[in-house]
Amino acid sequence: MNYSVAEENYIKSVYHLQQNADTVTTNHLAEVLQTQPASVTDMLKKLLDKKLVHYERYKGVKLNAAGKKLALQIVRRHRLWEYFLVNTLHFGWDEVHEVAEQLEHITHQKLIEQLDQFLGYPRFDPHGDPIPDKQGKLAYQQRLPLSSQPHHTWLEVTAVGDESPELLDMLTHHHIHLGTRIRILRSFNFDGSLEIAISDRKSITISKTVAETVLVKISDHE
Amino acid sequence: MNYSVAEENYIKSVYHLQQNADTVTTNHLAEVLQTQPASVTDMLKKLLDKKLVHYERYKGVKLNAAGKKLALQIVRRHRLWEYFLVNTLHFGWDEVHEVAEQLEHITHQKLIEQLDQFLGYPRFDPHGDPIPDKQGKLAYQQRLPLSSQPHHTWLEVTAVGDESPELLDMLTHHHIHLGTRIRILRSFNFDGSLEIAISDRKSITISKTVAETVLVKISDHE
DNA sequence: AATATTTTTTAGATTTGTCTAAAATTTATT
DNA sequence: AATAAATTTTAGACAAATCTAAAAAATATT
Repeated sequence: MNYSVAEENYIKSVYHLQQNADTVTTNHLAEVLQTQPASVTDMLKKLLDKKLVHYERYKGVKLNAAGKKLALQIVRRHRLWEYFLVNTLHFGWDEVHEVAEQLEHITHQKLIEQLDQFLGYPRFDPHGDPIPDKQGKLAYQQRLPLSSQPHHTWLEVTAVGDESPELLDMLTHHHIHLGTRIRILRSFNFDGSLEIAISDRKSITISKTVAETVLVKISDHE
Repeated sequence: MNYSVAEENYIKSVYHLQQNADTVTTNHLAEVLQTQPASVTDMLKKLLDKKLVHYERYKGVKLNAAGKKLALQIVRRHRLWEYFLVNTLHFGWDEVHEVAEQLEHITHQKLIEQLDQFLGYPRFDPHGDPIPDKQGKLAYQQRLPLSSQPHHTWLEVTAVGDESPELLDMLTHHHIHLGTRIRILRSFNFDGSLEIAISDRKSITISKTVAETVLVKISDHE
């Protein structure tokens, strides 16, 4: 049960694409993997041979149980490294993806377990995405677009829907990060902007685009 | 200037073999890299093309300046990760080589620099081998075989010439580790065993083989 | 339903790093 | 110095992962 970097990258991409669509198409995979459709077909045959996917020609792919299990292990490694890079090595969240893409392919049982322990068994990565535990189990928490939440209710930032430096820059400037408590004061019909209050700071206005990218949960305590 | 894992492994092996012999032979490389001599020849041609080595057919290889620089970067990464694994993730020194072999090929400038900083810019790895700094510079310290040191002089363990679990097990049992202060009390001509005193512990006897593997410096203060 | 368009697959080639078997060269031995 | 032995290289092949161009199948359009 040892897979190449290429195989792992395909499995991971199928996993992520599956979140939005039931079955994943050849073209879609080719696009996210930055490769040619013909190459995707070749690899899908290989993954079928290795019994990681359901695949019939012209009918798209889907992970089977083994594929899902593998995908969760890869995602686990990726997100643990992201957490490490941000919290231990003080990277910005926008700098970690590329490195984590490399680190995630190092398959050494003890390395990942010790890393997990060292980090204190974190359940969410720096973008608010859940880190699968050793068994592949994902912690759940609400991740609702701030843009469509009720007004005057206390909300808490749980995740971001984008990992770009530009978003990080903007949110940092507004003192918004994971865990920040927010209340919507009013919205503007003109462009969908929101006026919001952040904990004990003075209120600010954010664009509709930002509000759609910031994901929140209904805050427990008032 | 981006090299494959295979290329890096060859460069690293040439570097290590160069320490003992001036030029490195095809067969010797094949042996340490667990591959066929013919494969080595193929790769040496490639490394020559990439201007990392001096190589003439039938005459052995040698790193040139660029090759040495690259080798030191790889060794730096390897030893920093070993330090991390032992000191941060609490691996035994005998468990780290294999993992570090994988981690060393992740080439991300900032990752290595931040890791170095996080670790406190260590100058020696868990086996006492020097960690090249960012410029590739190696710290020097004596590493003399305990077996051939003067008696009654205070010595300090600086390195080990072997990374096996068996040696680690033995040294741990005797409370010998990097930094341990030792004085030779007497030697036995029968088999070259040594009676030694370790700091304030009661004296013990170690075999000639162990004494040859433990490397020391003359201790500064009495 | 027939045709056009898009998507996907097949066929055949390429690159990297490896292999085996045979040939070339160097080194050691008589 | 000639021959034997060891080392190293060349020639040709192979597996993994990719590519391009053409063919096949599915989907959309008239």
